[in-house]
Amino acid sequence: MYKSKPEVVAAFREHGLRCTPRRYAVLDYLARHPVHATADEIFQAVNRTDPRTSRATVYNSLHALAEAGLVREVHLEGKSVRFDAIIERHHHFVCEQCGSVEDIAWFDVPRLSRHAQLGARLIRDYEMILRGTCEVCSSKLS
Amino acid sequence: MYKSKPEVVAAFREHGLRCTPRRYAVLDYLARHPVHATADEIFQAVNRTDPRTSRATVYNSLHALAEAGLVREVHLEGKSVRFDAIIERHHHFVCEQCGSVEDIAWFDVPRLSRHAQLGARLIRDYEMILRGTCEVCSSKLS
DNA sequence: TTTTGTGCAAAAGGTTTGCATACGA
DNA sequence: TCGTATGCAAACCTTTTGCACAAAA
Repeated sequence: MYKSKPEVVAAFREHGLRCTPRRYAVLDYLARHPVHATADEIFQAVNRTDPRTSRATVYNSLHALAEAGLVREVHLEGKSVRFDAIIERHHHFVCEQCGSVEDIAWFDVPRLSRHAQLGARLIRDYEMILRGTCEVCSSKLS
Repeated sequence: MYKSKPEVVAAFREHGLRCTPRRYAVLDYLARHPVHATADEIFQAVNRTDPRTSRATVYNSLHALAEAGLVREVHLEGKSVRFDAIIERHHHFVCEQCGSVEDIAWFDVPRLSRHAQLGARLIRDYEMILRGTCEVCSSKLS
């Protein structure tokens, strides 16, 4: 969810991260555009606002944010990694028509739970990937 | 599951694909090594057997096989796409220690089904990604 | 014979790295 | 001030492409 600037600064601190303008811009963009942007989309947006911003810094910021747990990497079809500022547990939906990715509110899979075992494996977490046709695309089809 | 050569040839035919030695080698490698190899790992293996094999052909073969539905792309953490010769529905488990990927036998998520609706979205299919510690790594930890 | 697959090498696209400089705490 | 973030450019790695040649149907 979207956090106020002081909250974000506090979150940075908590994770031993300096709150720099670029990092803030990256996180802010992600929080305000929950569409699972790629690094390049984030770079384009942040660079538009502050043209001095470089690609490398966007990548650095994303890694720092990810390591601090303020942002999540999302690996799905397509060549580039996507990023998500929503770090609470949730599932993902991928539209096979337009490629958009949406968050799906969390629901438990009864058979599983965190810290469950599956065979000799230890489950730390799980998520679902749903694929199909998004609202916009299904309205276009009809 | 592993198919005999005539079965594979038939499967190729069915999808309008010529059965060439490279394609066969790629599919055969994947079927015999169900560890979700990357294109490069497949290239290394196939090239070891037949040193004339090029990277480009491995990529071409993988795309042809994927398009024909004989192979699946698996997108997970890491820079490269992984491939899976098991095309039946199943889930995936990723070991956060060693990065290995294992198939998990299919089970339904009661709340969902193919062709279900979730909001205004049409679900065509779904899968689970489980993350944790694999058998080998958890035995090393204890 | 005709169509399509293959190898090679070069290019592309996304991401990482090295280094000098600028900036936050 | 000190340590680290930043910009730039070059490097890297995976994947794609163009083209001449070879092989499958």
